[in-house]
Amino acid sequence: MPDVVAELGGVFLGARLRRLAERLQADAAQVIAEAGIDAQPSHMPLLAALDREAMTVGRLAEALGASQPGVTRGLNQLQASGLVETRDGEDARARLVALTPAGEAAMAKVRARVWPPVSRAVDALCGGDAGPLLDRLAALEAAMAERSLLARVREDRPKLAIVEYREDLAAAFHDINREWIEAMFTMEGADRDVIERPRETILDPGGAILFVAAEGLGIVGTCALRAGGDNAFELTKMGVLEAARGLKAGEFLLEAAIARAQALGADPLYLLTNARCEAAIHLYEKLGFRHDAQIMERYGARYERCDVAMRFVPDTPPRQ
Amino acid sequence: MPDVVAELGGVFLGARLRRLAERLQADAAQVIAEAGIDAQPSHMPLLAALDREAMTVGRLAEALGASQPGVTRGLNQLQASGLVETRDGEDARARLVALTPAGEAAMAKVRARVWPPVSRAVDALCGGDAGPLLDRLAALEAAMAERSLLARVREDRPKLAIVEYREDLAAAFHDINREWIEAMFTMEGADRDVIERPRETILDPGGAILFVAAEGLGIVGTCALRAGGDNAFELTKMGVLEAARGLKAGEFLLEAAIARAQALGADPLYLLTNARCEAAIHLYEKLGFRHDAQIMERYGARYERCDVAMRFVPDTPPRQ
DNA sequence: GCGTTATATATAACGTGTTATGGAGATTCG
DNA sequence: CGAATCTCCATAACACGTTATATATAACGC
Repeated sequence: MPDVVAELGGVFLGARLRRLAERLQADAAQVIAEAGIDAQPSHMPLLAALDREAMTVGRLAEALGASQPGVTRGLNQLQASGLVETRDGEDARARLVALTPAGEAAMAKVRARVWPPVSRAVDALCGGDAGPLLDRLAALEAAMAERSLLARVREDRPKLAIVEYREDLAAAFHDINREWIEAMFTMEGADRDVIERPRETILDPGGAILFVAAEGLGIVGTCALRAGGDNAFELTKMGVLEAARGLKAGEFLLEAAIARAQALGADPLYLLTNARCEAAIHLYEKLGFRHDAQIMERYGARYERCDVAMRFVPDTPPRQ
Repeated sequence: MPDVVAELGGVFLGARLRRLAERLQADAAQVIAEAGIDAQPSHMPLLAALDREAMTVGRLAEALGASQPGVTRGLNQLQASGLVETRDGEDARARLVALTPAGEAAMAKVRARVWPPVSRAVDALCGGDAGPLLDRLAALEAAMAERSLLARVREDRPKLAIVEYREDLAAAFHDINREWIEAMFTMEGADRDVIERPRETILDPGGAILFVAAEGLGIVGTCALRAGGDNAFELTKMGVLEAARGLKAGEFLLEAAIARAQALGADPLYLLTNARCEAAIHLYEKLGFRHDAQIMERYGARYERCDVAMRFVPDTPPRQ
């Protein structure tokens, strides 16, 4: 059985580090116990820091890069074991903690009987010298401190690209539209006609079909411009795969579709939809579509589900 | 405030990896939530594995390198969220788990909206490419699988060396002996006389003082050979720092002391001690000392605490 | 000088991993 | 074929980290 966590690489870096840490610390706990020290691996950083100087809880948390409640708990355990003691300081809010003589003796054991062999073993596990690995970890920590993973992900938008209709994308056109139509409504005859025969229903009459592709994901959305007899064009069959929502692919696609419609001399450019499609309507409004009673009157009967009709008004796009 | 965990390097590798993992996964949890997925970061490996094929609990644990109870819990949570379901298999003991349609939809989102940006962010955090770090982690995992940290530490004995008496080691001779004498008994006048004036009491009369040094730790033990008037030599003032017990330094030192005594023509080589020093007496027996009533009779009065007298019998060392 | 705000710590709740152990169904062996 | 054993999973208990929040003391400002 392959190692799924290792296979997926960078995505599971966190899980992998945790797994490794768990294994290392399980062994460390044993080493500590065999050295005759009554403490857990998680206590070692606390003891090591206090071995330098007495500190308050807050300063310990800062020095160890750990949370304050975590430090508090560790110190309580060590106090129960008699390895640390709380001293009175100037500030009655603060708890100044120091090693007891027993704590110092424990640290002497740690320095003599735990750290040297563990350090040698870790070096050996890293192929002779842990330095390079530690350097990489330090660089990773520094990069995270500068800008967190979360911040980087939030600012990361996959690159989007518009793709023209090709015959090999007919299936994508069908599947993407079927997904949203079946999820929100039920397929009408008019729908089936279009998504199964796009060439005959859209392209041959002078319309267009566009796709949006996201980097690494392939085609994630599509929309069609359907020519009327006059210069009227209907924006229709616009959908983005449910899994790819949130990438701004819809906005990118709609902008391209509007530009294409204008290039085709569309007048009016309109669309018919249903009030349940709140997110889509919000997007239409954002890019310049306006609710329009005339459109509803003239074309609204085309779909059973139609209760919203909009017309593109190029002059007043309230782009935020 | 410096980072204590980072400063101590390889010794705290486990703590450091855990800290990093914690930070990474906290961000990952946020990313997952923002993608609209109802799952925890720890669930991702489970979902990813099940996305390949339905599996039993045991096989999942193996594939993920995790414990079986951990997998069971994760699956129960995912089942409660409706992302996985239990199917019936041939073996009624086994629980065959598979993604539900909701689970597959969640995985589609994960593949589209979580993995790509996270992967890019991790690469960026690693300075452009996470590969080298992942390679090092893989090597570390492989080395641990081959021989664990614990096994390496257990087999690792620091190198020991015998050091002859020098005037600058007088303090070490004093401190090491004071530690054990005060810990086990109370200092007698005869003790103080020897440990404070080793040149006059031991060396000038024709005796010897040896030290044992451990790699990286410096002097950790000492012992003296005290010449009588005849060829008799008393092995005395033998001690190893409490913090350095367990390194076999005492055995190493005692072997050297016996060899030195024989080189000096010691006959008899004897020692006086107390039954409370069980560990020491065990060591003396191991290296060839035998309880001896004549020695007790002749020299036993020298120390208040003496109730054990032993004589080295070179022919019958029952070295295990 | 007193009320407000800031700071330091404690507590509670929970996420994620572990080991130890028990119970039910499969398997094996006399 | 039945008893012992093995295998698979569930449960309990605990280690270790977090965030959110409460409480007590300092410090500040009118």
